[in-house]
Amino acid sequence: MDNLKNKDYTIDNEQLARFAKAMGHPARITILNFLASMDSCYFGDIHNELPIAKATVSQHLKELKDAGLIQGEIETPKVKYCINRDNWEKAQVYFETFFTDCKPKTTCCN
Amino acid sequence: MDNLKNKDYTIDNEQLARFAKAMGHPARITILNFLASMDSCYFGDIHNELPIAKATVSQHLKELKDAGLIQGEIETPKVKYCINRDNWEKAQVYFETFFTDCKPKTTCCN
DNA sequence: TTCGTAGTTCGCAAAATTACGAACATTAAT
DNA sequence: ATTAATGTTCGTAATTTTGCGAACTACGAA
Repeated sequence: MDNLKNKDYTIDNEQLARFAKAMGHPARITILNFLASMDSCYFGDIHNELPIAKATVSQHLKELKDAGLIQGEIETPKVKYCINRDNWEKAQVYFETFFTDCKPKTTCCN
Repeated sequence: MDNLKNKDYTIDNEQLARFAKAMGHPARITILNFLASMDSCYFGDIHNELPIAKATVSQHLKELKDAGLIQGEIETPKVKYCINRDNWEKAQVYFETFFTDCKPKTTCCN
């Protein structure tokens, strides 16, 4: 008696939304830009680029890590952060596919 | 005596984050996918694709509209929604540029 | 005029996000 | 054993997001 229409979101849409959400804050975009442009990417360097408290920076880094876009490793006494290449490319493909496949039809409003 | 370091985010980073944030929910990704694939795109059709109440759908549509990714026009008694082509392409370029320019260096951790 | 259709807006609640300072953990140097 | 340096975690507060049902608006048809 499953009356409910099965209307869950697809895995792909969930994943793309997760990547997008992680990128949905200027501080996190700035972090990603910075990380991608740097060889050494310590917490302190990142903090220095941003107009926010270190606790907040730490939180943003955690979100990017949870989304899989970056990774961190301890390099005592510092913490070195980097882009996670595999997921970075995965994200790139997700966005590319999204924008490529989703060409608005010529018959649509505009 | 402006002691504050000027550490605001760039316009571009703000804009990319705004697009990303708008895409940061599976319902909104689903909506964008659907709109891009359809010729006719009425509110009711969109609502039908989603597992959420119409009030919530309306809210998501408003957010996409505020971000500039879609537009709506009244076609009494319905409302026809569409991708906003100009901003759609703009968003595409933003994401492309982001992922292209931000290639992680080979000297980085992974 | 009354009714039905199609959406939006309102009011509310629950949860998540953003932000901060203070406290804490870890390790190295004195 | 202290102290300093580097980040993380905790506790808290303010705001935003997500979601719903109910009420509302606008319009056309009966």
